[in-house]
Amino acid sequence: MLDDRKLAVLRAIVEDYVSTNEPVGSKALADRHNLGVSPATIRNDMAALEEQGYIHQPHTSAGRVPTDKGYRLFVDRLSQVKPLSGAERRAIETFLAGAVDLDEIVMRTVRLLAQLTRQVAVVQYPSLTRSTVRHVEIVPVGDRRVMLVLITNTGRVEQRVIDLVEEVAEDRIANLRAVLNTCLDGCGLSNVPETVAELPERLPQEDRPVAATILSVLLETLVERHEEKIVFAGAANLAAADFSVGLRDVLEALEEQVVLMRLLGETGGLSELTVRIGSENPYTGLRGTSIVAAGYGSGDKELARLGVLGPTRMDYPVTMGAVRAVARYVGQILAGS
Amino acid sequence: MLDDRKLAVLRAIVEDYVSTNEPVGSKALADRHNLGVSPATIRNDMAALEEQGYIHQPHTSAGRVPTDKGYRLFVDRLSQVKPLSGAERRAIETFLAGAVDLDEIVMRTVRLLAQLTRQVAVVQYPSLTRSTVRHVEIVPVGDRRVMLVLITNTGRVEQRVIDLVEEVAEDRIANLRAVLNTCLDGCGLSNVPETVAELPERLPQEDRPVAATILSVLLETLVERHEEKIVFAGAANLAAADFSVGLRDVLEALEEQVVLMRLLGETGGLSELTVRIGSENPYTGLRGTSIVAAGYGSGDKELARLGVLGPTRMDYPVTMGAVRAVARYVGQILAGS
DNA sequence: CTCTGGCACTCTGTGTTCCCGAGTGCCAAG
DNA sequence: CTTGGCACTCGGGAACACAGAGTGCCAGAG
Repeated sequence: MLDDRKLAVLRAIVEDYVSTNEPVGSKALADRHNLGVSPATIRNDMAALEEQGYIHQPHTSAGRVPTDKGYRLFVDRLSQVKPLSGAERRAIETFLAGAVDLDEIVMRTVRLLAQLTRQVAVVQYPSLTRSTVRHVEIVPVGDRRVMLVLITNTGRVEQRVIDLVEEVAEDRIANLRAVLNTCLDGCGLSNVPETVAELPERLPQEDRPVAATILSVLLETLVERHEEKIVFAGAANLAAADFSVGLRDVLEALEEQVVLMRLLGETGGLSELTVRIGSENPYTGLRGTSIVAAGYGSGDKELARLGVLGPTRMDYPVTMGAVRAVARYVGQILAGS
Repeated sequence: MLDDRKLAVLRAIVEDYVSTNEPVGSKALADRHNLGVSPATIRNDMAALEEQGYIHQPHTSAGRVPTDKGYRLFVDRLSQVKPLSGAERRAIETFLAGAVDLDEIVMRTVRLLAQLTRQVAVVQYPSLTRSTVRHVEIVPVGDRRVMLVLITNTGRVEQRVIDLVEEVAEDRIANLRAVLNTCLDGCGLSNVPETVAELPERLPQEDRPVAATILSVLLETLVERHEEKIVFAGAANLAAADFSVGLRDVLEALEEQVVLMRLLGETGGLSELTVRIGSENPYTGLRGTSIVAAGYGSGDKELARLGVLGPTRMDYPVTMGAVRAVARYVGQILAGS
C-alpha cells in the first residue's frame, strides 16, 4: 500500500515543509532530495499519498502540505528522536544546577525549554500526590493562629494559616507536631488521609478538637487544593512562528490551567514522550498546534509532566530530543536535592 | 495658548480615537460632541493642536490621532479617574477574599486586573525588604541538614535547605530557634543584618559555628536573593488589541523580569498612580504601549507595585480606576491576613 | 508494470490602474 | 473669530491582467 519510496517522499515533504513553511512541489523535492526518480514519478506517489490522507494541497496547483495524519506517520515511523549536542547538554546541566529551590528549578526549566526549542514551554509543578512527606511543621503565629507548613521530598513547601477556636499552649502544639511527624514521615501523600484518620486516638482527649481543625486543613491542602500548578514561558516565540490559526486562542489556552493540564496528558511511562498533533488535541482552540510532552520524576516515580507547544509544522525530532533531555535532567536534579 | 475649546477638542479626539481606533476628522467631532461650533472652526483648532505636537495626522488627508504628548495632557488635565461600579467593587472583594495564601492572592489579583481592564496585568510580589519578620523556623530534615523557613507579615514564605558541617542535636536547634525568634520577631527585614550581627554573642560557644552557617544563609536569602518576583496575566488580551508595533516585542518584555521591574517604576506614594505613555517608556520594544501602575501595601508601607500594560490608545480613566481600586483592595487583604 | 518527458490546464499572488470618498487647508464673507 | 464653500490630496478597495508554479494525464520507453 505504501512502499518505501512513498514513505521517503512523505518524509521529504515533511522535512521540506517544516524548514520552508511553504507547500512543497514535486520538482523541488526531486531537486533537494536525491530520490533517484523524476518529478513525474513523485507526482504519482504524491497522488497516492493524498488519496490516503497523508498530505493535502491547499488549492489546485499548489504544492503539498502534510496533514495531521501525515505528521503522525512521520513521527511514528519515519523519524527518530534527535539527541542534543554535547554543548547543549552541558548548557542544560550548568543552567539547572544553579537553582536553589523548587520554584527556581521549575522557573529555570521552563525558560530553558522555551529557549532550546524556540517554542512555548510548559512545566507542571511536581505533584503533591505522588511525592512523600518529609516534614510537617506547626508554627504559632499569634494567640489563636498557627501556620501549617508541609515539606515534601521534592522540596515543595505548602503553607496555610489556620485560625483556632481556643488558645493553645506551646507544648501542646509541640506534642501535636511530634506525633504528626512520627506518623507521617516518609508517608506517600496519597496515603496521608488514611494515616491521619487514626491519628486522633493517639492524642490526649483535650487536644482532639484542635487536632481535628488542623488535620482537616492538612487534608484540604492535599486533596482539594491538589490543583496542580503550571507555568509556561516563551510566549514570544509564538509571535515569531506566524500561526495559521489565531494566536489569541493559543494564548487563552495557555492561561487556562485546566486546559494545560489536559494537554500535558495522562501519565505515560517515565520520560516517555507523548506527541499530540493538531486535531488529535482535545481542545478546539488548539487545532494547528502540536504538543510534545514527557513525564519527569526522581527515581522511578513520575512526579509531573513538562512539554512544549508549537505549530503542527514543528521540527519533531529536535523538539522531542530537547523535551526528553530536559525531562531527564530535571529528574536528576530533583533526585539529588 | 490653548484655550478651553482647544482642550475640549483634544479631549474629544482622544475619547473618539480610543473608542473607534480610527483617526478622527473634524466633521465626526462636530457631530458626536456638541461643541457648539462648526467643523471649520474645529479644523482651525486642530491645526493649532497639531502645531504644538498634541495630535498628528498619519497622512495628508486622514483624521487626527493623539500623540504621546496629547495623551499626557489628557491624562494630566483633561480627565479624571473613573471609579468602579458597585458591582465591580463587590466582584473584586469576593474574588480576592477567597485566597488562602500569598501565592493565591497574587495569582488572583493579576487575573482579576487583567479581566477588569481587558489588558495585560502585572503584579510584583510583596517585597521582602519592606516587610517584617513574623517567624523563623529551623527544621531538621536529615542528619546534617536543616531547612530554614522565614515567614513575613505579608504571608510570604521563603525556604532554604542548609547543609551543616556537623550533626546537631534537636535541643540545640530548638535553642537557636528560640533565640532567633526573640531577636527577630517583628523586625523589619531591612534591619535584620544588623540585628543578626550581634546575635552569636547570645549563644553558647559550641553553637556558634552552626549558627554562623545558618545566619549566612538567612542573610543571603534576604539580600542576594532579593530579586523581586513578578507575574503577569492576560496576554490573550494583547492579541485582541491589534498592536501597531509588533506584539512580539511586548511578549518578550513581559518575560523579562528586569524590564518589568523598571516598567512598574520607582516607588511613588502609596496607591499613587503612575502613568507612562508610549515613548516616555524606558524600553524601546514598548513604544506604542502605556503602563498604568500603582503601589500597594498594608498600613502605610508600600510593599510592592502592580499595574497594567496596554496600547497607548487605552481608556485611561477606566484603567486608572481599576488599577487604583485593585491596589487598595489587595492592600486591605494583606493587612487583614 | 513502472518510470519518464511532454503538454495543456488551473490556480494564486502580485503589480497596475482607476476611482471614490474622507478629510484637509485656504479664502472670502458674515 | 467663525462659517460655508471649494479645490486638492491621498489612501484603500475593486477590477484586471499576467507570470509562474504546480498539477494531472497521456503516450512511449525500459
